[in-house]
Amino acid sequence: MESSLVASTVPGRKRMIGELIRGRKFAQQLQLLLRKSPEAEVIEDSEMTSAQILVNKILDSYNQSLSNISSGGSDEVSEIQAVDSLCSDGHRKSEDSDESFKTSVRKDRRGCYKRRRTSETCIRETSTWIDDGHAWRKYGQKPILNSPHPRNYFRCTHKFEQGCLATKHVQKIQEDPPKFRTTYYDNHTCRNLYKSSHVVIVDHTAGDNSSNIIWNFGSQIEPVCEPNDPVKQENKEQVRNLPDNKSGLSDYFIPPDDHLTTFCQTSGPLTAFSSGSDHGDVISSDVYSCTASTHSMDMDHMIAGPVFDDVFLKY
DNA sequence: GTTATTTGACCATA
DNA sequence: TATGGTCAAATAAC
Repeated sequence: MESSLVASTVPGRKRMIGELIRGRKFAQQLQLLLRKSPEAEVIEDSEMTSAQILVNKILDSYNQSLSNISSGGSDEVSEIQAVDSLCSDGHRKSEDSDESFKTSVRKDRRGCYKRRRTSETCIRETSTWIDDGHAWRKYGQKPILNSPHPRNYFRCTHKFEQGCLATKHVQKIQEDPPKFRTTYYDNHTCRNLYKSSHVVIVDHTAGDNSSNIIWNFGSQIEPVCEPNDPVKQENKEQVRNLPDNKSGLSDYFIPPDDHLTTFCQTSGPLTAFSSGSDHGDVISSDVYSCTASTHSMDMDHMIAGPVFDDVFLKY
C-alpha cells in the first residue's frame, strides 16, 4: 500500500484510512462468506484453504497499512472506524429512536448522506431493463440535465435489514432502439434471498494466481422487464422468479464473445472473459464496463483456484 | 394493513 | 449556484 503521498494531507489521509477500513470490512465479510456459505462446498478443500489464506493475506495487508498510517500517534483510525460503523450500517442515527427521529427529521438529515462518489462504479449499457438477480427498491427519480429521460435511483432492498449499501442508477439513454444505462455503486453485502448462487472460478492464466477470479452467477440471463415500464417491472419479476428458482438463478450473466465485457479492479489486473454460450440473442447489444475498484462488481465469492470448466459449462 | 413507488424538498459537491 | 443524490411524506398497489 502506497500511502505516504496521498495521505500527506489530513483530508486525504482520513479518506485513505476510511477506504482501508472499508476494504478490510469487505474482506472480513468475504472471509465470513467463505466459512459459512453452503455454496463454498462445491470447492475442494485444498482450494478453500488457499482461498482462506488469500483472504487472510488481504486482511493482513489492510491491518498492516492501517497500523502504518496510524503509527503517527493519532487516533484517526479508531475515530474514522467509529464513524464508519455508524454511517455504513444503513441506518440513520436518528432511527435509533423512533420518537426522536420523528421530531427531528430535518435536523438529523443534515450531513446524513454524502453525495455519491464518482469512483467505484460499474456501468452497464443494455438494450433492455435487465434483471441482475438482486432485489432493488426505487428511492428516487430525477430529471437529468441535457437528458430527455429521468434517472431512476435504486437501493438494495436489504439495506436496512442487512445493511447492504449497494445502489444503482438506471437511465434510459436512447429511445429507439431503447438503451438503458445502469450504474452500480458499492457492492452487495447482503445475503440475497432471491438467488441461489453458483461459484465459478476463472483461471485464465494458469500460472498466475493473482488473476484468478471466481464469478458467481447462474442461468438467468434473460432481460425480464418491459422497457416501457421498467421500474415497476423489476421487483415483480424478482418475486415471480423466487419460487421457481430451484435451478439456482443468477446474479450475473456473461455476455457472449462478441460483446464487450470489461471488469476493472483497482487492486489487480483487469479481468475479462466471455462465455460463448447461447446468451447472445438476449443481450446482444449490452455493454458492460466497470470504471473502478473492488466494489465495482458484486461478487459473492471471489476465490483463487484452478477449477473452472466443469462448473462454468453448466451455463 | 402492509409494502412499494412517487415526488417534492433537502443537502453536498463541483 | 446549479446539479445530482438521498430522504421521507403522501399515495398507490397488493
